[in-house]
Amino acid sequence: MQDDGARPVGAGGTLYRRVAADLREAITAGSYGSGGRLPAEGALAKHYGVSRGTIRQALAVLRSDGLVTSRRGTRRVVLGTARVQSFSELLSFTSWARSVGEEPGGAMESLARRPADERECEQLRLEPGSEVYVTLRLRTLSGRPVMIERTVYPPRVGEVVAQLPADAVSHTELLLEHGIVFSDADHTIDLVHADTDDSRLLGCAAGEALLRERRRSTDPAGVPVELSEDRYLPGTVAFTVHNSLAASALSRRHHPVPEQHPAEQHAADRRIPEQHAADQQAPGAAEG
Amino acid sequence: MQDDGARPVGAGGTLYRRVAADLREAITAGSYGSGGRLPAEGALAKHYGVSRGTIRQALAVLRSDGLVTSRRGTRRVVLGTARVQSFSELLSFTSWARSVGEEPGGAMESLARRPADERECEQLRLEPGSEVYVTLRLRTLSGRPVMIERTVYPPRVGEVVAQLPADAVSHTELLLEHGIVFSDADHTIDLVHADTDDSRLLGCAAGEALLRERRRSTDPAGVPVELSEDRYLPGTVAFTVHNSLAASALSRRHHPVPEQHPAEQHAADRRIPEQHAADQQAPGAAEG
DNA sequence: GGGGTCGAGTTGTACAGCCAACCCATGCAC
DNA sequence: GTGCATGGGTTGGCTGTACAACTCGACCCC
Repeated sequence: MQDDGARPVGAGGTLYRRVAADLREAITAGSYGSGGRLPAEGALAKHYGVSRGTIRQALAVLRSDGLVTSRRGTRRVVLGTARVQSFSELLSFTSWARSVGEEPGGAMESLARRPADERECEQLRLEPGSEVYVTLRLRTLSGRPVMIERTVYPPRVGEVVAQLPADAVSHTELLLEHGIVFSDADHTIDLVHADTDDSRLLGCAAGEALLRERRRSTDPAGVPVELSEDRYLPGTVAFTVHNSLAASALSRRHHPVPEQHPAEQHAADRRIPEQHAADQQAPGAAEG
Repeated sequence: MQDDGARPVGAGGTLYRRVAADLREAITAGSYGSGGRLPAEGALAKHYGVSRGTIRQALAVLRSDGLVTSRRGTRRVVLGTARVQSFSELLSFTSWARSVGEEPGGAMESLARRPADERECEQLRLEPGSEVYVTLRLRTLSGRPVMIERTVYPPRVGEVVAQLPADAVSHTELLLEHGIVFSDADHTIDLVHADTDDSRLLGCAAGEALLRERRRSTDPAGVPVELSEDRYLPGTVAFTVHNSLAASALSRRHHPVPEQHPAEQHAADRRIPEQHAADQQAPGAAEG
């Protein structure tokens, strides 16, 4: 319809994505205010010259990002004007570091090949007895140690990782160039106490509390590509998430979670001072 | 078509929701295996006797829950058979505790009314100088102290909270009975050290690390209903989230919370030419 | 002023169809 | 065997239509 410069420019692939990007820009710029109402679907459809279905697809993206509400009978309302980070900024330390204006670094401390244990076979969907590649890396922000990353790769991926230079900053990006794509990930966030490796590399006291993120990532075909455990120094990161009645992805888990009844081991582990130390050099990931 | 008992029964509201529930049940029961392929959309449509569009809506739900992949050219693949918890199990301590088979408890330690500070006014979208209700509660799991909850309510909600008995277990459920619905929430997870209140109530050492979740919740109309900060003893909970290239909600934040630039209103002319020009006030971003 | 009714406006649900893009197994050429 | 082309199967994207369910302000009655 009207070609007055409000066209879904951007050349970003599909129609609904361009519309979504355009609306997101307007929202984060504050054009509708916080708590303000968006135009009706019909009005947007006419404005962009597309069908209402396409507009609805675009708005579904914004809703799932937590930018707008959505309910029957009334126009959509702007929930917040916060910038929403992309999938890669969550998955890749490098990509995230750059997005906050810091210079990411990574130093490979060790790389080994060994037989996978039972849990790793299940999580990475490998035959029992398969080998895996295990890495330990120190990640830095503008030279400052910030995080310890322990990753387990299946052979297909590990063989590529083993070829990378020891000071490679972004494994994710380099793997992408080898055709290994990260598409989905499950994350589990909790608190853990520093073991001797942690304290040595991060320069903190042994037993000091760290923020832990365990992750299991898959490629677009649903094939697992990594199992990772990241431990952050306190005060360096916070994880944020939006959820809603419409579509929720986050959940809270009881900690003594896998197997056994929750009734068993209460008082025993309530106040773990600095155990957890040597119990796993293998990253545990979400869900068992 | 065939009425052979594979009909989307369940009486759970809309068609696509019933289909989604039916498929979810089949997946978590392992009917397709982990890594197995789902039937084609067309086959499912014929099976359930609905249109392909409805099937796609149902599958979109499962995809956003992280149960299945989705890409052009090939059938959907089962990602995992993990149970996905509901929105309320994340939002409400009580609802979560019950879902893991423990008995939740809550004891109001203090309730006060005081003027809101600047940040609270912005976050709760209140006029400067408005009053807020502030609560401090100790939450328990089967009698064991687990979490400290500090919540700030706007007057509309606080007036109701102030009427609740001091030993009420679930504020969320009681508020629901008063017509106050929680629909969307932003969560930020990081690590914090126990202050004197924390150590006294939780029975831990002062300065011990706790897992912190800060939350801002809104009702279906996008109006803020609470601002909360929960501090968990280590080893009691873990937060899990799924994200994907398709739709991501989680992100990672640099901690020295970049005190954001006051959003400039330049782009106000990006607005779609529409009515309602006078209804926006606070351009303040929704950040916590 | 208080309270209820009504209706225009808006989003949700469901249907149908068409084509493009893509994956992958098959089979053929070399 | 290896590599490449082909083609069927499958999902993604977009359009159009129709109706249901819901919100909310305007309006009327008392």
